Amino acid sequence: MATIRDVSKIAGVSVATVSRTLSKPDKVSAKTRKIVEAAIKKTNYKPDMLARNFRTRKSSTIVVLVPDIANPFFSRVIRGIEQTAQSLGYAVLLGDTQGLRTREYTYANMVRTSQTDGIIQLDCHIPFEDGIDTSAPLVNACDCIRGTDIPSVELDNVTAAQKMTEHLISLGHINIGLITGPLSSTVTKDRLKGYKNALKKNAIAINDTNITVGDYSISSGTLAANDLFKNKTPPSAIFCMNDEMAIGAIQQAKKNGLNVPNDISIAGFDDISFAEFCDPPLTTISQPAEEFGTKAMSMLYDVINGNEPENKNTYLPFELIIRDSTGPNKRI
Amino acid sequence: MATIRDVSKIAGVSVATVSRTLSKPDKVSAKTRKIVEAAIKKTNYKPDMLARNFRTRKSSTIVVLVPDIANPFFSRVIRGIEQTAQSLGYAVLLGDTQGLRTREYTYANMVRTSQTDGIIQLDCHIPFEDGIDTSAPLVNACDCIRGTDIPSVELDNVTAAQKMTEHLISLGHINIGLITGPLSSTVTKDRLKGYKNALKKNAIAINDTNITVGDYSISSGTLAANDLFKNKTPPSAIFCMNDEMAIGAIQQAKKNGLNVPNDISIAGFDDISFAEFCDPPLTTISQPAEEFGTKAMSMLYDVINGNEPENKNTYLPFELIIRDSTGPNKRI
DNA sequence: CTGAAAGCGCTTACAG
DNA sequence: CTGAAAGCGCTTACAG
Repeated sequence: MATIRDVSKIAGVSVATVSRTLSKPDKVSAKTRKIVEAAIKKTNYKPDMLARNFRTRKSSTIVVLVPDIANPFFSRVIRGIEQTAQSLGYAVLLGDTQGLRTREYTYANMVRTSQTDGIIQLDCHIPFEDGIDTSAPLVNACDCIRGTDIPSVELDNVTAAQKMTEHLISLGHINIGLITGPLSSTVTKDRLKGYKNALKKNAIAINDTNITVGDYSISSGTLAANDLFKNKTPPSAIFCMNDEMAIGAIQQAKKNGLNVPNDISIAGFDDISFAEFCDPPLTTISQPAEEFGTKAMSMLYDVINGNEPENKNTYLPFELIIRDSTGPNKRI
Repeated sequence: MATIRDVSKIAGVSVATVSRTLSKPDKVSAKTRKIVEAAIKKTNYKPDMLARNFRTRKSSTIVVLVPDIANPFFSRVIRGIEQTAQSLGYAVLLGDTQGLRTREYTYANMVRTSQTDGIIQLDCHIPFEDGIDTSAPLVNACDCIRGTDIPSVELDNVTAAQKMTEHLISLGHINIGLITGPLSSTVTKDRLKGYKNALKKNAIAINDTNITVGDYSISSGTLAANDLFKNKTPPSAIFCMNDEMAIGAIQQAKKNGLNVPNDISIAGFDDISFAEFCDPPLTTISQPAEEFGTKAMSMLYDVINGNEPENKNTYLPFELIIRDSTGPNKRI
């Protein structure tokens, strides 16, 4: 591989001039520029990024901390991150943490060894062992840490869950089951709050046996739904905190001989691409997944460059998508 | 951030000794080592990877070229890559190409600027504008380029598709529709060959109107299925080259008032996590998605280190998964 | 086992 | 507008 030295010799100029031709061409005379460009072409010179990055003290790389890359919602978020990163001149390093703190720490530490210029955290933890590190550019997206001033991009999950619960109430449901995610998650907490808000607002008592805990996997949805069906008075509707669990719950309902939505209404959250193709098509909340990524990346870009992001806490819009998995309560 | 210089001053040794303590501790006396380690702890020194990578001329990073990160099969492959990469000391850069050659070139070029040590290509193109580059460590996985000696890890798609077609034939189907992927893909070509092999073997004429082209998306499955249903004698079974298209085809069948599998059998390929939860659950071919990734990464590791991989062309096992979307031909 | 020194390939004040 | 020079933070022969 040709180096800047080779080019400078062939062009008969200094390495500084070659460097300038590449990075600030307007600081080089047209004549010199042409000579240098010809030499670059001739040698097929490509600047060594390892050297450039080392010299400029930045990696032009960011790392994204994601609990599970194979989750269809997160993979869309990452697609958004990648697109914006690319257009801003950043490469994106994949930090699939499997939800493990140690792996989060490993990846987040890369910012301290200059391997990466910033971090996008998609989970609600501070990714450092020793607490928040104000010198590490960090943006939080999707599931966000509360009570810090880390820039974030998220959904108003309280309102969204409330809207969904109200949708069920408007269909005549009073006895509404809930399948949550892990209770440590901010997203789960907020959606739980929204569910309770809706019940309170409609003077419906909160029944703890109606609330079951899942882990956002399909199989946890079937398990939790089965628990719900065993209640003395089983719910006539179930709100699941994501679509995967709703798919699991629908399967369990069918297995128990229940028709969805005639015997039981089931709703999800996320509007993953399969939601529309479930049987019956799933009522859910759609989230602009890619936009979480694009927005988080452009915020991180600001943070890296020492600019305060415009909206430190950005809320993205959601939409209630009513399909066929929810219907009127016919048990009344 | 503390540098190696700071540590060496505090420890009262040369920077070379600090460096050795970190990389070849057995070449340092126990006594010195302890002093140095104390100084490292005291200063909270972490080696600057940008400097180390520059100096050692390797980035300890690989890039994965993927047509679409949001595809559930690819995202599992990437999970496998990431796991093995991590354990081998490599970081993985995400090259979401959207199937665009220019983006492939951009990412693959990173190996020429030392930004990356190797490439895993999940699509069947040579990722360089100017043809194959023997100096660039490259491994091909999933959809592989033919007629080169690029190390590859793939499925025997011919046999797998043949098995699936034979399964349909064994159920009494003669008039079997096919929904393919883009014809430029090696995977598509191989599965098409397997389909034809099975028909020939059973002395069933190949009917070109039974073969429709999709693009591996759900919506292309609905479209292609609809075309098939318009045939003079519509097929009694449809083999779709992936699960997404099968899901689309099932939806279209239902829309047309057909019962799956009583009126029409529909089969997919991949066994994505939703296949089992379709209505009816999908008959499909399961592939060890993560293993494509782990295997490809360990092969790339060999290539990077100048070792010939053990099996230059690795074939992974598949399994025919019979669920409820395929059944006996009742039109006979 | 340890240190002094060279050097990886760039960029960027600085001087002219 | 251009060049000489310093230096980014490491690693690694080389010599002792």
